[in-house]
Amino acid sequence: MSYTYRHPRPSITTDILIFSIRERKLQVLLIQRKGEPFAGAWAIPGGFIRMDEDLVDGALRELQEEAGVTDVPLVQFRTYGRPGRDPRDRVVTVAFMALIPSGHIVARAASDASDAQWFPLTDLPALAFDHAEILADARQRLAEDVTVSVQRTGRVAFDFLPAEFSLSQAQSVFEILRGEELDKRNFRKWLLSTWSIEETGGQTSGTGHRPAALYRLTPGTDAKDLPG
Amino acid sequence: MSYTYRHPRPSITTDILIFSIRERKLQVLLIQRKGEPFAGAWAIPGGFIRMDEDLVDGALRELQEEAGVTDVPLVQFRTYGRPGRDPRDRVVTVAFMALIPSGHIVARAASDASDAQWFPLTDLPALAFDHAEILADARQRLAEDVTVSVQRTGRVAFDFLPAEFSLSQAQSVFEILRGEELDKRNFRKWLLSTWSIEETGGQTSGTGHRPAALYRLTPGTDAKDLPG
DNA sequence: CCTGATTGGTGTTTAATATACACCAATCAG
DNA sequence: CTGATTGGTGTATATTAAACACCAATCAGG
Repeated sequence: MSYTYRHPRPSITTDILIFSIRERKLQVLLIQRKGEPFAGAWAIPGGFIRMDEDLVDGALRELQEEAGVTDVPLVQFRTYGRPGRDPRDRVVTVAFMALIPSGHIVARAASDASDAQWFPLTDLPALAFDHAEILADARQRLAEDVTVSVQRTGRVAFDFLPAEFSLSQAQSVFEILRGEELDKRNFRKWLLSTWSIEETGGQTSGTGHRPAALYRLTPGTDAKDLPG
Repeated sequence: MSYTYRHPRPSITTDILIFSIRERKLQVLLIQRKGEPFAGAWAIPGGFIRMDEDLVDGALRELQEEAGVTDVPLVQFRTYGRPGRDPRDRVVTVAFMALIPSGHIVARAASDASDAQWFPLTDLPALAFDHAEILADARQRLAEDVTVSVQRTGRVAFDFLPAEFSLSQAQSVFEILRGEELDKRNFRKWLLSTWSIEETGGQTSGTGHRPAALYRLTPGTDAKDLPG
């Protein structure tokens, strides 16, 4: 019984989709590739996994190496392994995504990429490999999580907000994700009654107008269980 | 610039979680392993991917080889790649799941497994590898899809029903997935108004009591879009 | 063929949740 | 001091969900 396998193996990479809301638009972080194939093309940041690291750790490492980004909570999203998706060789890629508050990330081109930049989903460049497909899938998954999950808007919306946020900030994020304007009073009533949110005591300042009270999401707002 | 990579590569497998409702319980299909490691232990069906097949095709092939199961709609679920999860070697596995109507599958132990059997989720055997973790994750995902998705019960419930079903059958499935009894009249009202369901004209027969009208889900009942 | 057992099928009333809608308050810039 | 800008609040109406009971159709068995 052979314990060491000699069968051919695909390579494994990770790809990481970082979404954020900037300038009131949903945007994604892309890098410009340095090496072949697709040198010079825009792509989702990512790269080969090492033998001794878990998938998510490889993704975090690549994110650091290519975009100078650290400290983002990654959620695994989907794995792509169609033969031919990489022109060099059989490559299976595990895609992760992260939803982050705006301003929390300063993306700079790091060693493995020649540039790193935010793109609104409405205005994307051509992408390397099957990255356009991956991005489209991620966008749809996000839409499902956001719009379908809790009848109106799911808790993923909070991932786009900083830990402490004003109700107006929250409303803005929910509006962008849902693509429609919401009534201020109804939104506040709904947010406070649905999501167990507490006032922090802090206020916004230096805004040029009346300051807003700050709130935070009390931890522990998750899915229910299935019997059996 | 090297186009052929000599770096070490993990092996890639697929694992397939087949859920069905049998005897009014949510059950999962497991196989008993023939080979090492974990020979004789129960496990989620699955196996190594080939170089020329897509991930889902490899999963379908393994399902056929190990459990004699064909023709199930697989949905990719999650990928597991923690170093050490397979005692032999670095193995990354892509997990799929399928939700199928009861009676639609006759599982028989096929060539690569010594047995294939349904287990209620309440009464699972010890599992090989990290399969208990994978199964727990799948169960939770299913719970989220079912319970959270549409405020009460999502369209995945229909995956457990045959193409034509009576309203009582539907109610039974929804009750099992939600773990609570539902009011017959309210359920029917809700089902018919929410899901665009049409009468087929057919009836159940040979049930020993009044026959029930048959319905089907009109195709096209999906998620909304995200702007931008 | 008559009876009982079993599941199929149907509306209305009440409670809960969601929606529509307008004004005063606090800060900052000039 | 004034105007511009965003923060903050309540009520009335419409929609959606929940509770609740009886007759109908088939089949099995006497």
